[in-house]
Amino acid sequence: MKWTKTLIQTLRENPGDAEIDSHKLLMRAGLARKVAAGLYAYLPLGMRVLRKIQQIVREEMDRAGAQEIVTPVLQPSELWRTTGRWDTMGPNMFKLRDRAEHEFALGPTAEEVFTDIAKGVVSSYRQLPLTIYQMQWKFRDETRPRFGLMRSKEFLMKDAYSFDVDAEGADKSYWTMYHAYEKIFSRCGLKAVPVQADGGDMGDSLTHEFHVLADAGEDGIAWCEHCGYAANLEKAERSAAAPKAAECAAEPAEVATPDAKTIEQVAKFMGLSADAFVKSLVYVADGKPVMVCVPGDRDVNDVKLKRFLGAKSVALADFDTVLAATGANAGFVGPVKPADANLRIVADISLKGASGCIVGANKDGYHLRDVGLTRDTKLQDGDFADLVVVQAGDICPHCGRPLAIKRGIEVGQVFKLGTKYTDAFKAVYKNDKLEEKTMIMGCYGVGVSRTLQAIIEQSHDKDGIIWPSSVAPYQVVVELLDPDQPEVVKIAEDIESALEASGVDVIVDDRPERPGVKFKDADLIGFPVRVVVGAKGLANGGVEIKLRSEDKSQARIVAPDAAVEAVRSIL
RNA sequence: CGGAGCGUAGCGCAGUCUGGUAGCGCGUUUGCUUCGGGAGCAAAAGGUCGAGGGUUCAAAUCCCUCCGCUCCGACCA
Repeated sequence: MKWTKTLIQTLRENPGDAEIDSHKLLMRAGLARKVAAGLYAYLPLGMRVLRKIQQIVREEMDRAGAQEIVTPVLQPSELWRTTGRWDTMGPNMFKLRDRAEHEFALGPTAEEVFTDIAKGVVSSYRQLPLTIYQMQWKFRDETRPRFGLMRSKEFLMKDAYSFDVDAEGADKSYWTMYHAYEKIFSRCGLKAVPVQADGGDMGDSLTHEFHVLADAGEDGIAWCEHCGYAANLEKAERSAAAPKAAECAAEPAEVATPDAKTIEQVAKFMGLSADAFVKSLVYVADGKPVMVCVPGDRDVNDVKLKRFLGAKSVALADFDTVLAATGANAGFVGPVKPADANLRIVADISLKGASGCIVGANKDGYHLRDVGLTRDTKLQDGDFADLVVVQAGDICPHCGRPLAIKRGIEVGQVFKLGTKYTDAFKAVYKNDKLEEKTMIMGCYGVGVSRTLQAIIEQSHDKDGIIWPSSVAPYQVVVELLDPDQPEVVKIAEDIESALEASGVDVIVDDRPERPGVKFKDADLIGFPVRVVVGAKGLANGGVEIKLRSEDKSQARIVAPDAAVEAVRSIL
């Protein structure tokens, strides 16, 4: 392929609205253009990468025994009402009507559609296990799209769904996909790590997310260097340190703390550090207020709280609810004698037996000191649980060493769904005794377009992208430095056709540009291998071969007729 | 959805406070000279200054309304 015949437009400057390196490079290298917030067009170079990633995903899905189908983007509301998700997905789902006023969704995912298909297609245990997948554009009405393809309103996702006769089979399907995902990301040149995640509405279901570790990642991951424990912060657990047992007077005493509402303000006011305080927050769980107490330097983990309370939903209470429950405004509430004597109070496990604490007095402008948490409140042993977000330095629940917190980009997830969807759809099969049994399901997603950008995020330098050969838009760029000299052109074209004949993607930069411009563009776009063909080089012994990932001083000079073999040995 | 900021040529920006009829860099086109790490000179094309309304002799600039975009937060099967 000749550069002058392709649509490649690089930008010398960073686009003003890009924040992270991969987003800037995505635009500068001419891979994609923004159409609107969270909506992108893929230009030829980006399209080539996207197709290569898709191909890898397909090959590994097929190898794992999954079969590709495709289902409509436009999904009828009835399917979503069957599981109740028409309402519970809320505003995240794009909804629309046709001229007959029938309601549809632009598919944000496809559990319902696939379950419905499986129900219609499968009738006997002989047809199971079955794993089917598609590569389809998904739509989510993100409140805040950002970072280019990382979080967009429309994105390409591979979603697979497995159907099994029993838990054992479902388990096997799950791990088959898990291992397929390891291969997919490794073939994409990505270092993606599986981390434990929260099962969300599915209860304690087994699920892993595959993350590319990167500072620009949106998700926090608790990470143990020692034993390999890795968990999404929503899920991450910790071994609680010994409870705080400070000196404590016999009776709690009021302290006036006017205008000091946050822990930081009160701590500063009293000249103490934040961990001397107990932070008390009022939540509403399934409509009822609950007070949650955690150490002053900690944040409540809503997912853990929801699970501990057995609630369907939890959210911070509004100010009126706080006042009614405690008798004070937010900032001065505490677990000692709240206004509502029946208010449920729970506390983080690290506060069990704590004494000498400072808490809000449930009286505006005042805190209480010398509080013994179990002595002075109605907290019982059963009210304590691990309720906080894990921090760096917390104790690993497996090996007892300190945890680190890392950032990750979620590029895939594998999920055991159980029978949530198959129950709703009555998706059953007949076993060998002619009994009707519900299929056990799993779902497995790869964010294909997000993976594209994650690769850039993980593999770039100050000059541009460094594509892994497996997903590069072109594996080789031939820099034709003298396109006006027929004998030089001939050599470049011979190399081009020989490489193409052996199945290598090659582009010849035949633009009448100065060498510096061509080198800068090649580095920016990030072709893995560069072959420089120029009159000066030929006079000095041959063509130059260099890897994008290495310094230019490491370039090799080879005779023109040895170039093809040299390139193939590198790839 | 709360808070902050931005919208001027394909891209990046200045000009707005203090109103006087639009400018710089990159890119693009043409010519000449250059030519192994984003060349130089010369000429040229390209803008209803996000949209609508208002104030004024006069609005990119002041006022109002709307739209779009970005960041922080909330949210994220």
